Amino acid sequence: MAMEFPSWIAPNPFHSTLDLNLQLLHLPGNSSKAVRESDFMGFGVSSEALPKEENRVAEELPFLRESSLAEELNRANSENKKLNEMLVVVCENYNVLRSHVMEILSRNGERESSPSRKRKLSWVDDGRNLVAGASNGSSESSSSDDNTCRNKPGEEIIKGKVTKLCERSESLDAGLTVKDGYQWRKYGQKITRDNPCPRAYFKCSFAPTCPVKKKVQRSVEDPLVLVATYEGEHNHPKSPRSEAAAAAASASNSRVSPGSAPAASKLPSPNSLAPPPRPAPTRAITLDLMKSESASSNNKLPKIEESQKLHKFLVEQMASFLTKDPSFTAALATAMSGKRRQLPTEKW
DNA sequence: CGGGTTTGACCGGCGC
DNA sequence: GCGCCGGTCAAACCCG
Repeated sequence: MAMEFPSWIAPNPFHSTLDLNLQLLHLPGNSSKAVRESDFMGFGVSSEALPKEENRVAEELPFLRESSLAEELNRANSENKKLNEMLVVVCENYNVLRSHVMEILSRNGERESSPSRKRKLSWVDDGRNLVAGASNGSSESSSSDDNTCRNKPGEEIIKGKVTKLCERSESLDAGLTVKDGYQWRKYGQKITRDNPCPRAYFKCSFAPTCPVKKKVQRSVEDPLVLVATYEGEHNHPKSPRSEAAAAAASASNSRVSPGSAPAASKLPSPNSLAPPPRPAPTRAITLDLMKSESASSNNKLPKIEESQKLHKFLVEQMASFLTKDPSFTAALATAMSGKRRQLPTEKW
């Protein structure tokens, strides 16, 4: 059973919980019966389903081991069944939580949408991105682009041929360059009505016939957040040097754990053909797709504090939602106790 | 010298 | 029809 949680919910408590619970299928023989029973509280796992003292003794004696194997197998199957039920519960909780978060986000989006008149509707109509730590603030100045930046940093949603990408720049001096693996030529810059920050217009310069255009503008709410809007599809592979720069920038800045998805994999490229990297260009602007939270911690701007407050609010909502659920708290206790048992130096 | 950037002018869509 | 405004053009400028 494969569970996929959206990566914009961070930190994601379910992954670790489930991983740890699955490790209970291979319970070590030296764990105490009391701990094991408490591990499964709330999920209806009786003490009969858990190894008893005599069984553990039997495991250590070879002539008794064979007779207890079938019993152990049955027990494992029983635990498997319980874990499956637990997964269902967690899935349901996740769905409820997700709908709750979506409701909150949609309410915020409605409140912040620009009342200005509509212009060309052929442009973006529904790019929803979220930047963690700056979740809902980055409305574009153009009313056609006034959808908020609601995905996790670096994640883009393609609808038609229009892609929106939110990135957090290192500083306000970093310019309007978004390293996305392609080579762009700036052909215009304009200060738009609803945003004091100028919007830069780029064309793909790697291939003369490439029709892709890009607009980059800083968010009104969070000036550190760059909102890049891509139009069209590249008809060529990525520029090697730009891609190398993008990879270098994300590698040098990202504080993502090794298990997390690399920032470079969230590039907005419709084409994923990737030539081998070459040295970075001289004017590389370092951007980080994944560390919005850490970046915002260094930011003193009031608007970013608002974003942080919203982010905190969302996290608290999630936390309260989860802590009210006895199934989740029991699962969490299970995970924690299972994790502790894994540590060889600790005595339990 | 070639390629990229800047910036003011121009164009065209849209609302009133 | 007029004015606003986003998008684009292109000449001047900059830089390696």
